[in-house]
Amino acid sequence: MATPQTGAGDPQRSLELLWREFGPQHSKPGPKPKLTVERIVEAAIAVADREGSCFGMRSVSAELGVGAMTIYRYVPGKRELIDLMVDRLSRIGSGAPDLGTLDWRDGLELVAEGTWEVYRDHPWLLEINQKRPVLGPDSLAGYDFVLAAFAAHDLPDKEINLATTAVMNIVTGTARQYLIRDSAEERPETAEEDWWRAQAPYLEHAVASGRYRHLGRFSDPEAWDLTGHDAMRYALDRFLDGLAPRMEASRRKPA
Amino acid sequence: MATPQTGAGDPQRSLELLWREFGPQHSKPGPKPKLTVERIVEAAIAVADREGSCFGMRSVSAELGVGAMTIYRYVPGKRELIDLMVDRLSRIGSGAPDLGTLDWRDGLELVAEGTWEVYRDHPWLLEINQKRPVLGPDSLAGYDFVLAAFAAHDLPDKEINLATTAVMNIVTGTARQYLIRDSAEERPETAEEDWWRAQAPYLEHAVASGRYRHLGRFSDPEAWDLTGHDAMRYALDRFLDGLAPRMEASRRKPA
DNA sequence: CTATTACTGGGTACAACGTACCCGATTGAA
DNA sequence: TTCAATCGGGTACGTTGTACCCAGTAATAG
Repeated sequence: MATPQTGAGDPQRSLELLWREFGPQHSKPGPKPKLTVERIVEAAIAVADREGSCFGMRSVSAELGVGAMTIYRYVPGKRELIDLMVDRLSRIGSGAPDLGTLDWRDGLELVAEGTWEVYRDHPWLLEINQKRPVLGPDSLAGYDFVLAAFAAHDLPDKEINLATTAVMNIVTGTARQYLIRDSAEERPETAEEDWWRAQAPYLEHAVASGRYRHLGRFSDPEAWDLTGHDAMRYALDRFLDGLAPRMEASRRKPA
Repeated sequence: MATPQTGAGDPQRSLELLWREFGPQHSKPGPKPKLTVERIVEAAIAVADREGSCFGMRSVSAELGVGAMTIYRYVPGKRELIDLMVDRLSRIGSGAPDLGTLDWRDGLELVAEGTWEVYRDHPWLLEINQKRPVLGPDSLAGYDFVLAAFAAHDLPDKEINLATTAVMNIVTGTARQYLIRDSAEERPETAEEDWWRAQAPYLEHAVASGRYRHLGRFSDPEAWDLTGHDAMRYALDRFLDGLAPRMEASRRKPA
């Protein structure tokens, strides 16, 4: 029943942890730490993949085989841990080619598909309510990666920002509608059937009442038979169609 | 810390409540109910507007001036209550003109703007994790309302579905990025400043390191100065630009 | 070497949450 | 009038995040 909010707690603490490898590392008294922040983040992602976004801190502790409160020695709280998990999964495009070598459209499609795959593999990401995005090394690298798609053009900075934001929000918005429902569910296919079976009588009654005129004209039963990926691609493709003239007009001339 | 999930609990119960006015109403023994489902949903929305999506059932009870458990006589649980709240706020376009009298593009823009306003007034809606949408009378009416925009065209049913889904997801995706952060916050403007002040040194250090080549070229400081509404309109406008040729090609000829 | 001191992991405990359950009061139907 | 179903309210339980305390450990100062 619990899904967390993040980015609101203490951004300062999250930031210190996100950029921790850039800080000083002097030796200190006391026992050697048994864990590392990396291991905790990795374990938490594994638990969230299994249990969904409502994973508990006690599950993370159990996954690591330590006491319930031990991980609090490394991470100030759950919100900050989620900030770390989100940044960790923003490592898209690390294996992909440099977008500078691709056409702008192929590049943006690659970014969208890559992001879609991250959401498909970790649907609980879509249930995280980020108040403000906490920018870590990996999310910053991801953003830098996208910007390469615009390198050969002279689009104004503001419009570059608008366009990349749009692509990300199209992917995220569609993913939220289609991918959340499969997260942490025992039998997704039967759940889908049950759901339709429950709705059907009410829908038929409603349409038969004549109060919904346009819905009744929706005859093709295959109209509803579309995947989340189809929906994402349609929105993305039309958006890129609309962006194309502006990109072509701003193509940088070779000097 | 708690944001609920919905659509997963018992859809059957939610549906019975959503379509309750269409069911039989026979008199039964026992005292007259003090409350109605409508009043509870209305009160819950008021509480959520004030406290955010992490509102508690006890707050709803207090808002109505009844005992903590009383509302459970009317609503089986929190998840089902949220289903009712979501459907209640799907009453868009009730005061708007019939989309059949408008151009398709004006119609879709109207729907997008109306949805945006609902999210602006009730940002907690964006934090609700709907597993599957539970279709009630109001959300069905909203969908029927959108379909009117395609009445004068011969677009295939499947593509109508794809296009409307795309518009809704563009609005929802952008709203989620920009509107959640202001939900249930004491001082949104100072929070924004604090957040940037916390990030700035890390960002500067990162950019100065040269690891993020394209980010460094982002010179115009105004590039980041955009509102959520700007971002939504840009994504929507480019999408509609891309949809336009297909809509024009499918315009129904007068017989 | 010893004493100091910071830091470790583990355990207990608390407040807030959703809600199962029980109870006395109330009211329509037989 | 009697019966039974339903009402509002109160108590209590399990689960959550996490504040706090404690005993053990290891680097450093003398």
